[in-house]
Amino acid sequence: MGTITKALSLLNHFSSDRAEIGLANFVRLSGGDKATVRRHLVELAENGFLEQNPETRKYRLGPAILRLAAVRERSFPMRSVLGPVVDAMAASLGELVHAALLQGDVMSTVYYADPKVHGTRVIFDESEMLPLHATASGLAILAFGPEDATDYAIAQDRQSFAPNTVVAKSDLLHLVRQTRAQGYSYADQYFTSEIQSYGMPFFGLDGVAIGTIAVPVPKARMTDALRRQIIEELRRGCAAVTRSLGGAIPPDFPLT
Amino acid sequence: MGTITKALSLLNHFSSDRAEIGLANFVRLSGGDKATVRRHLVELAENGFLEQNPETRKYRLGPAILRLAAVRERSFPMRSVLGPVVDAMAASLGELVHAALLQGDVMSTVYYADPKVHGTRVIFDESEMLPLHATASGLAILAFGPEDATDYAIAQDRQSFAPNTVVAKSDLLHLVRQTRAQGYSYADQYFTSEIQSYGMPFFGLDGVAIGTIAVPVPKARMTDALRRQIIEELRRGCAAVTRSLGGAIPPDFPLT
DNA sequence: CATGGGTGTTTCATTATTCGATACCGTGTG
DNA sequence: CACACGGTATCGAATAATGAAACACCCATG
Repeated sequence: MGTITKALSLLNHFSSDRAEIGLANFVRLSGGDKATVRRHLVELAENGFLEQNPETRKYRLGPAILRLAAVRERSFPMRSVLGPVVDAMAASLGELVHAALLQGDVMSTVYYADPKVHGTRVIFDESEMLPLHATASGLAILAFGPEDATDYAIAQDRQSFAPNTVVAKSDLLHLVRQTRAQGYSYADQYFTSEIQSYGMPFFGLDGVAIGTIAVPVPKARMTDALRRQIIEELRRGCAAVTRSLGGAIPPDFPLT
Repeated sequence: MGTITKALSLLNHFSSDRAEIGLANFVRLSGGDKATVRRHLVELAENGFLEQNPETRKYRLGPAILRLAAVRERSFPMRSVLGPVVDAMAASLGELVHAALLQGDVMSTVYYADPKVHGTRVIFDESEMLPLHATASGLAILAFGPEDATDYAIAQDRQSFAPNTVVAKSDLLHLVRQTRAQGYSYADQYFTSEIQSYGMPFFGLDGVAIGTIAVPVPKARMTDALRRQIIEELRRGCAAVTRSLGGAIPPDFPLT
């Protein structure tokens, strides 16, 4: 693993409930040497990717990230395209809706909306990277995304997260085929107990899926009516996003 | 310069009008070796900080940046605090307003609003890093920000950007003192010809300036009335931002 | 006031990585 | 065809990263 990767990986330890991380904590989380970790932290901070809370001396994500995100968003408006669509879907369904992009061999959440209308809610950590084999989002990408991502996910050893996580290669391939045929993915407690999810991809210029929208719902609340409604919303939402991004829905995609 | 810094510096070559950069271009821009630059690009891409346009094979900023920005914004809402304030100021003034954070020894733009009401407008590149000695934002930070940033900017060799850029140490110190006394900074064609700017800091918990709001105006349009209006808007805006961030206006700050 | 936890800093020799030059392949374009 | 570009591979030399260890500091807590 190169130095750059080691340093950048440190940034991945941040999440919503872990907004500031101290040195000792970083050492624990990353398993690296104290001096080395600190050198990396300092260098990241020098480049504005981290900054130190002057009070506690803990580290938090820095302003450079905001600037870069703004630059990307300007030339490649992704959040601003996904935001309204996801918001509308969440409002209409009354369920949490999230959008993620393929990033290497995991999914990275870009936006989500939680309508907060129910007592029991899906707990969702936007900073968590979603594995391809164990989430509705991931399955949708495996079915319609770039081949190399699929190959990799198939070849790799797969971790089990919840009672029903699919680990066996043959089962996973079956799931992917099924998703390809349906046009949407379904994950029944693959990643989180008591949660069922539906996912659907949206596409880039070349008709390859670049991201997904997914709706996770507590199992107890899932009904046939909701299921139908979710799939319909996903269809509309993903079509809208694909269109806004100038993408192309591939001819073999089963839903309009 | 460490490997991490070299790699991260590559990201700074992106800007609004340079959203995608190919390998050869990167080599030219960074002045590094082709093989090395590519290794860095690949490693950045592996971590989601870059992604490749599948068509042109050029690189663009990747989705990881969006995710990290979202994480930071969630725990540390800066853009969402600055956004409404800056928008309101821009609407009220009819001039471009931008907010920037201190990042090391430069200012990094976080948000800006351009009301687009006039024929002649300030051309503003949000991805550009603003030098401390030659911008209204920078002067405001030098006057009220952390000491080490000031020391560094004073000690360093200063580049000249426009006819009036202040380069001499004594002149700069004088400007800083003046800014400290007034509570706002004024830059008459220090960074860009024909542009005059007013800037004011907002403060963090410890009463040290962490960022600025600034209003650049074409010289031809500047009047006494506008000047007064700008300063008043800055005062209100910066106070609001400081308050929202839980910051403290230091006792020696000359404006309420 | 000693203790322990935390952070931050420095040193140093060893090792592993990175570096950069060069050359080469394939592709698309003028 | 010549040219620019992206991508690859190799290889010795130079550089940078590494990890261990010791120390300073702060602030809680006992």
